[in-house]
Amino acid sequence: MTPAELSEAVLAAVAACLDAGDFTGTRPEDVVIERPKNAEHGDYSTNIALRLAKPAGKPPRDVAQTIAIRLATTAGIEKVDIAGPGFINITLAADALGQVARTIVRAGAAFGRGTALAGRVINLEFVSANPTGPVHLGGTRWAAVGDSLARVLEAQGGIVTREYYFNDHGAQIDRFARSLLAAALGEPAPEDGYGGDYIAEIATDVIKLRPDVLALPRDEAQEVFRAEGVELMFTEVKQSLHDFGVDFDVYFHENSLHDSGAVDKAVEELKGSGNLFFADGAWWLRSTEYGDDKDRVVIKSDGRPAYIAGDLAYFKDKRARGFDLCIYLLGADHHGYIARLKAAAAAFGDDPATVEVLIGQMVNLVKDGHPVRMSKRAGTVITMEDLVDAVGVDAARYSLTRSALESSLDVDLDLLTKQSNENPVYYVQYAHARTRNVKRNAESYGIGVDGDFQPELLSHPSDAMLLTALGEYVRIVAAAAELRAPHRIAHYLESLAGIYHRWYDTDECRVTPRGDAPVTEANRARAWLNEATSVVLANGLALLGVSAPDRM
RNA sequence: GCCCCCGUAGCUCAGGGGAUAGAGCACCGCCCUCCGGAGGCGGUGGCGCAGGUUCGAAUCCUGCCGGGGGCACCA
Repeated sequence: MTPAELSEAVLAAVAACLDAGDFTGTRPEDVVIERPKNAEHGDYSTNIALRLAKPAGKPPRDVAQTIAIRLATTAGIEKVDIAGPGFINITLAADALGQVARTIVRAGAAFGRGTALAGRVINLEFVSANPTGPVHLGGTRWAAVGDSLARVLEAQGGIVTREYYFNDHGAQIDRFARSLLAAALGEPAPEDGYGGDYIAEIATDVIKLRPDVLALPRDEAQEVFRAEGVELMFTEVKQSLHDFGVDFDVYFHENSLHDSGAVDKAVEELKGSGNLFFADGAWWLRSTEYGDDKDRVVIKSDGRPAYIAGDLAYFKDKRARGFDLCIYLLGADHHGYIARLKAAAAAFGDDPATVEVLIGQMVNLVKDGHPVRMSKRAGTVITMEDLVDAVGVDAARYSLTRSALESSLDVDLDLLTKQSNENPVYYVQYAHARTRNVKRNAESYGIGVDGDFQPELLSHPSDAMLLTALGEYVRIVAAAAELRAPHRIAHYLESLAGIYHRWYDTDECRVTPRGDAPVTEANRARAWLNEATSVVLANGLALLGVSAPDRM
């Protein structure tokens, strides 16, 4: 019996109570089934009686009692206890609980998928770093989290487009072009320009592509450096992301919106619909109506579009592509954009709820316990490639995805490198490798998961512990999707890995017999449980974009 | 000044109003007679402060203290 099935059973018991007039109230829409922290509290527990007590006008324990009586008759439920203020603690029969292993093994890679977002067409924009340099630590976090979130949303049936908005228009690109030209001419970097080693490298590469470039007049040369340099930078960024396991479906170029006239068109449309107003020689978007602290200029008084004009055209484009939901994953330094983006949606007649902005807090670089300001000039910028070179993709992605978006993250590269073996990812990966090793050993005894399975033989408390933990996975994935919180997967996996390691060390729960002992049906049943664990660990790691190794 | 996020174990972090607040790492003490010790068992150790809401608060609300990030006719 899975938690979902148990939830149905509890719901049915509650409904029966209400129908019979045991207590009054309305039927709850769902019942939360939890795994108690304390094993003495049964396999699963629910607080439904505590929630129903108030409308029922009865003490929670009395409500729990009436539900428990009906619940106790459900097939597969061995014991129902009332505890504490009114918790209903449920112990399942071993065969009913053991079925979970079969369910998981049969479902395989599909186990944990849900339908909460079935058919929803979602645009998830993340990273979107300026193409004026390599992706640094902050962008790397959004790459890891965003891709994992995309996987989690897909696991709930969402149709997700991973999108990267490429700001290849405007002043920072001018600075980038001037910086490249300066480097090529051996001049110092411009005052407001970029100065890292990568600038010189790209300048050299541009010259390789266009040997004639330095013979051109300065402004023409700068244009060549702009065009070729951006392209080279873009290729490099894409490659880094690919090596990191993150591939975007759409790389959207801001410049294309300006070139195609989409920006002008969007602005005209909004003028026509009265969503822009004219004041002080400029055209403004009334973003204050959506929580902004001031209205925003869309067309400057010199007649040129402000940055937000591109955003408006971009949103219009996304909208035309038919997304039900546009999610933006932005760094904390962009939190002021929320109101603007919502205002953009509203201006085009969309429900602002179709725009969802996730704000992730910053990544701080730390050395010897002290924060180090990342500065391109000081050479203290850590790029995605640096991180991957130092600890590898799995450890990098895991440690960046493991924390909630709302918490800022300290990364001490020395510590991370030195203690890379102590990264929790290895604890989880080792658990998976162990399941595979057990499987290999079992097969040499002729123990597989293709024959009979007798779930009632999974009768040890360690079996129950592992089975209930595995059953919870479905809820964890659903919650991670609903709350846009992929880090929950990581923490669940760490907990599952611990439970598995303990199960493995439980002498009574061996998959292969000790010494010359004969293979028993219990060994075979535990092979199913081992395989189920393997499946869940692999599925969970896949949602994080981390490999599930067969050996380590 | 205004807005957003955070403050939980020595460290990195979890904790969707529920039971005795957890994990990994670090530290101390154990477990190699058999599925890999990258493991297991035991121990040390914690919710910034003050109010409030609630049967019940780490969680929700208010204030304060501390840290981070924003507040352009820049992009």
